[in-house]
Amino acid sequence: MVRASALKPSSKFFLRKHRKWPVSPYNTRWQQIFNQNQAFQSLKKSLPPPCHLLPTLIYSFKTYNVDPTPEAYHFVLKTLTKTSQFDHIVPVLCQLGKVEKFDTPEHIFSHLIGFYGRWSRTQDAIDLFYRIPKFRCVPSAHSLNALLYVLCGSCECLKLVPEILLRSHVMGIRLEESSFWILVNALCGIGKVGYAIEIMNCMMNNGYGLNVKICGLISLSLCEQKDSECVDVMGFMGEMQILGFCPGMMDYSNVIRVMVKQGRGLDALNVLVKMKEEGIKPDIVCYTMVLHGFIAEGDFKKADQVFDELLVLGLVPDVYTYNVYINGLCKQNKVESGLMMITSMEELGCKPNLITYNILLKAICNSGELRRARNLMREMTLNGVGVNLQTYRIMLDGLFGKGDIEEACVFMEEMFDKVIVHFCSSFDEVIYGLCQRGLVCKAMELLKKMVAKNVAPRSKAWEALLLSSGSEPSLEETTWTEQYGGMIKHDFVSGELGCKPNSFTYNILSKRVRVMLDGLLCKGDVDEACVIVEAMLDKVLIRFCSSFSEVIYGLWPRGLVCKAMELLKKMVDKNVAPREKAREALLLSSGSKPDLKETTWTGLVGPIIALYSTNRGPTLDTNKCLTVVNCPRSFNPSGSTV
DNA sequence: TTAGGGTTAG
Repeated sequence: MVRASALKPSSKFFLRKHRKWPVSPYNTRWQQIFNQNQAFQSLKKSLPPPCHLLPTLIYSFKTYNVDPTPEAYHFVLKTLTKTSQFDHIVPVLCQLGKVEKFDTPEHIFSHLIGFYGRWSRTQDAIDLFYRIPKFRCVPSAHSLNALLYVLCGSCECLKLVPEILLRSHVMGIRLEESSFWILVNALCGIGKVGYAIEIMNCMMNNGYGLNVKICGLISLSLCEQKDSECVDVMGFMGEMQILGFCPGMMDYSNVIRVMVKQGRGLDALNVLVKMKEEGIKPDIVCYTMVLHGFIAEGDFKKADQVFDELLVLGLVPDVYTYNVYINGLCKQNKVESGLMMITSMEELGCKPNLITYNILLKAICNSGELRRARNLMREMTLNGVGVNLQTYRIMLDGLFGKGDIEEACVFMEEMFDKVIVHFCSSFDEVIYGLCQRGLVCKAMELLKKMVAKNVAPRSKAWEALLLSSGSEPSLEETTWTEQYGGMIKHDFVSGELGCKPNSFTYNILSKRVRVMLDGLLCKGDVDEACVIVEAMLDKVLIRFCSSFSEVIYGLWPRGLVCKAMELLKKMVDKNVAPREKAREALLLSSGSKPDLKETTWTGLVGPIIALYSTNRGPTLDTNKCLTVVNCPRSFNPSGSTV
């Protein structure tokens, strides 16, 4: 927009009067900037689809009679990257490189390189980096860093880094500290600490001073390396110290943590010594870690020394320290001393926490003093320390361990009400224990409560129930079918509880069914066997069950072809897939039955194959079936299947 | 983000 007053003759006269050379108001710098802003605003407002972004950019600026700005190009490219329009980026870059005259700001390329990296278009990122000078831009460490970030994202791309570094040197790019940081970080991340050290040396050879952050990272990575010896880390730190590195509290505590984790308590203790030599007073965290290390190793004498030392140094133990120490006492069966520590802690103003109580509860349970454990649990609640699943688990394991299964059941029910738990191995132990004692009904009752509370029993509980059900004389076969059918449907198949049946469970199930059905078949009670299979088909939502195939397999030799066919059809109706054994038995034995006429045979086999082809296509071994169909006379009843 | 880093057990 141009104001009307600017066009008035009087203005021209004013300019003519006061300036040596008249300047058109349209050609002033501010006017140009103003117009460019207007054009940019118009581009932003128009919000064209991605394919029209570039034409709109050109049109908007042409309308205002100005050249497009780098910002406008950046806006277009950002819009395209936000919507991942790879194809439309190319013409924009082409226009930017070949038509425009301005020096393109480097950040546009850094942004694009990062974008390509996020979409795993590494080659595009590299190509763009090399093409930067063509856009009248002098690349620096900024765009190089963007590319390095992309390449350091994967081990595969990391291999390309040396070449990129060489070429960027030719391009006149000087590596900055930030570039070295990216490289060291990536190398440490993949455990190539040796290379990271080389990079750091290279950095210093390039005239950069020692970087404290990089030193800290390398020492931490050295600690985390597998099979790393303490001398490596401490040796590295020593060398770096000569070069001016002053390891801080965090550097040392990282070293201590890793050493403790690796079971190197004495080495960790030596780090404390070194810290003190260097005038750094290790804090309570460092001491707690070392204390923990010795206790975990069972070196209680050293642990006591460490505890005394920290007190002498004037450090104040906190709840972490006390917990570690109390755990040490409990490991030495000094439960009384542990309990006394709780009183001492309170006197010293350090409140015991959930972990303190859990440690002591476990020790008390292990010593079989369940009543005392109950009292302590009550006490912790009174002291405002809430219990957690672990607390209950300790108690439950304690009760179970003591053989007090009745009490364990009561406790378990209490758990259902008080803590949110989706599964707990201790529950399975209790159910398993009940089954072992022949208390299958009790186990079932508990299991039903678990399911009602949305707690999923694990396979151990299911297996225990399934296995022991047969030995329970009070449970009739039909009851068994109903109960387990329901259970499996509810839990395993529905997947509501996230618990899926495993092959073992199915095996038990089918074995049970098979035993039951075989018994019935032996007795000649075929009708009853079929009733059970049909009941299973109704109650259990399963995809396949080998025992069904066993029934079909068992029906054929008895000449009960029609019955088998009928059952098979029901299975297919219920979407239960017969296994290969049933299919083969069906096809093969039908041919061998002398009482079956060829016509009957063909009449039966035909529909079977049709049935499977349509319903169970992928599981049907069509070739095998067709061989049988085509060569019924060559079938040898005493031989193996075709 | 004026802490970080450290404690039971599975």
